[in-house]
Amino acid sequence: MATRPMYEVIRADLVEQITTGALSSETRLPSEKELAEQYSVSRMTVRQALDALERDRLVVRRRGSGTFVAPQRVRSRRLNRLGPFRDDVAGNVDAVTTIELRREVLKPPSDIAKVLGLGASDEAVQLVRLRTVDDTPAAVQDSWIPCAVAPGLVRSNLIDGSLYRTLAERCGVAVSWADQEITASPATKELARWLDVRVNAPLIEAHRTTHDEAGRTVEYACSWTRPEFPFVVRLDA
Amino acid sequence: MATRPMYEVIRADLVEQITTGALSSETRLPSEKELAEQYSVSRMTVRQALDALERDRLVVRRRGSGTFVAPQRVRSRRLNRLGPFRDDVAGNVDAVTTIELRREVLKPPSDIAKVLGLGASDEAVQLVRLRTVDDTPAAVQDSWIPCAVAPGLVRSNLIDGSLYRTLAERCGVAVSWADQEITASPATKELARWLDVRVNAPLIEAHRTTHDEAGRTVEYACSWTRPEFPFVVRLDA
DNA sequence: GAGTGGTCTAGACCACATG
DNA sequence: ATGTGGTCTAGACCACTCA
Repeated sequence: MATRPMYEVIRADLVEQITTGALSSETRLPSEKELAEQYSVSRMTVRQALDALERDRLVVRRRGSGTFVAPQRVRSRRLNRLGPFRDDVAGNVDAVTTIELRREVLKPPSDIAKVLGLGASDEAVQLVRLRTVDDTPAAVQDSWIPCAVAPGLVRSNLIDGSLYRTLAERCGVAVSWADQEITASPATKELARWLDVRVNAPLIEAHRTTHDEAGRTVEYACSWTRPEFPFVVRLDA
Repeated sequence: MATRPMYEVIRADLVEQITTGALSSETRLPSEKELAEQYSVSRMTVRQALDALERDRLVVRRRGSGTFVAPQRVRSRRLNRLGPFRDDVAGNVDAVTTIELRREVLKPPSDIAKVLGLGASDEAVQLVRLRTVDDTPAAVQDSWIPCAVAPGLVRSNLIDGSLYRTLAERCGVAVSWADQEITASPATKELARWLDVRVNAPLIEAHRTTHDEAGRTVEYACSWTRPEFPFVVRLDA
């Protein structure tokens, strides 16, 4: 049986009530004690669910007072997510396409080899893609994946254009998190042609190091994104 | 007495052991049961500490196997932090200075008023600062803070050039988190002069909405940063 | 003073990894 | 078979908020 932990069930239940508006902004949730009774679990289990909601900013806890649904403008899908390119684009878009510009196996330049933790003779797959959103070219992504991580990748068709889905479903590699450096750079002649902008037009340049659950580096990627498609991140104190 | 919770004590203790190398990369930590005995607490308390370390990627847990110190390259100070500008700059720099370009009270433009949740007649403090790092101009920050949030701000000298420290220590406002949109834009003539770059040179443009613990919006800020000072963020699956 | 969330206990059973 | 982390219990005391 696909028995999820109770705190996940409670969490999902509360998320639904909040997003559908059954529990509206600023209203108080039942107390932890009451929720424990409602779901027939102990209070510690309820707290596991509420901890997750608090981390996602769906609720605000006030000691001595209660747990409240966060203000409307403050709630949103979880941010800082590593996911399919489609999810990186702010707002809802349906028409995301992928054009593969290049895929081959080669020895990466030494700086990239170092980031990937590869020896001098280890090879990697280079995958360059152009992503478009609603027929507008949005980003060029240049990814390097060690062959040792995903041996079959160079021969796999990308599922839905998504590298991460392909790694997960065809190569058994689950990407888990990444560090990303974001800066700005002028479009080169080549990028300008792909992205349909003028040479030297400002682009969002990002360098990403992607890891699996154990901390192994599974990808290094550079991307250049048109400024109409900003990156959204959440920061904590 | 400044009695911190035990899980904070344990967490700080383990962080120290990891960062000093007393517990080196890839080594196994004592099991949760052993840690509970060492610190004379229950296992649930140990788990609260380990949960935090796992969130910060300092350790990796493997069910059935143990909890391990994360690989070296994967550890770093916590990212996605909202903090003094000094902390936003990658690497260690000492010489951060602040030049105040403008500070005044006025009715914000309607789009900013909307973000701040202000009515048509509510006023805000506009604060424009130039930040330099090691004598290099690094960023221009244009912040708007509702007068209702920080009535005394317009007359307060900034503590150490830091708006957030000033809000905390002089106005009793603790900023807690922010959403930030990051894109790229060409330097205007004015920005080019302040940041010592050519007109139309690419800059990192960010729009930040800052909140306190209760979710109240306490600041809206736009910033333009030279590309030598990239933003670093961490993403999760 | 009554109710809330924050911390903590001393157990328990389970799924999973390893020898 | 043993030990690990994942989940959960049924309590407890505390600090805090609010009526």
